[in-house]
Amino acid sequence: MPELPEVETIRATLKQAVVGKTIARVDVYYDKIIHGISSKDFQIKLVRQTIRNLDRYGKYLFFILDDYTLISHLRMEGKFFLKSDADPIDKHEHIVFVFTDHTSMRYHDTRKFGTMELVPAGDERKSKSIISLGLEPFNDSFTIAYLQAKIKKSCRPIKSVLLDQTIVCGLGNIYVNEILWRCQINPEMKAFHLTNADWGCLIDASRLVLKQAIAAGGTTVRTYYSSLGVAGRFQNELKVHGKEGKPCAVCQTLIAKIKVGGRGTFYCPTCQKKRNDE
DNA sequence: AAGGGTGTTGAAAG
DNA sequence: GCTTTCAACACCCT
Repeated sequence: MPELPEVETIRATLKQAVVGKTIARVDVYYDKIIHGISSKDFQIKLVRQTIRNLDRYGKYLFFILDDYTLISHLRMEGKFFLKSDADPIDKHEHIVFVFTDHTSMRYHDTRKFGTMELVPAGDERKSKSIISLGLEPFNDSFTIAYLQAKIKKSCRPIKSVLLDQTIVCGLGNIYVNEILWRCQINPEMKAFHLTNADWGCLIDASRLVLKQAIAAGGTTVRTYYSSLGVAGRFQNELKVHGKEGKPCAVCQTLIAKIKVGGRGTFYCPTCQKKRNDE
């Protein structure tokens, strides 16, 4: 489900609710979520650990514990809910963290794509999944030069490049569709055909769109709700994502939907024309 | 009513 | 290497 703004919203809301709580027990109902160690080790190591903080990098959540960091990725539909430990277990609740105060934090994931891993405290940036990630758009080092060095002469469509987490981390399908529309760049344009002005626009638009989406509590288009069950509001600001057949906000041309790199892609055929004879 | 689609990502294949 | 395709899974829409 979530991209950077949704994960950030979850981080901020969940933090209020769970920091200071101590894990009494972990119940695992579907162990393929847990990567790197056995679910038994996972359960043993987490007992008596207190949640000290919640952090985030890209779309990854970090639960900072006493001796470990729990790295969680929600993939398409992962969610955390807080319930009493006495509440019945939902069909899609796969990992239940029972706290000493008899509340529980439940990892709910309809499609079971999400992942969790446990690393020693302070080692989260050394984890295999984190180490390969590119910069977040907010990083001062996220520049035209950085992007051009990363893509070199790549013929890949710009949309696929922006979705590649090893190049820039945190963007997903919704926000990439929106960012390309704002910069009037066709999603299928080969990355090496982009001008410096294009790259500069993409950097600025990435920062702006993510910032606005965070301020709006994320985007709820299908199933995303923040952990307290609150819907985001950025769906009201979307210009192209999910708008197939609706008029473009700038030129009234009907928004088109195509597939790029296997992902549904929305764009305005007038505002986002191909260039360089593509 | 089967098949295609879904805020993702990595492994495999070419 | 680099790039594309597909699988992991459940559910919702035609």
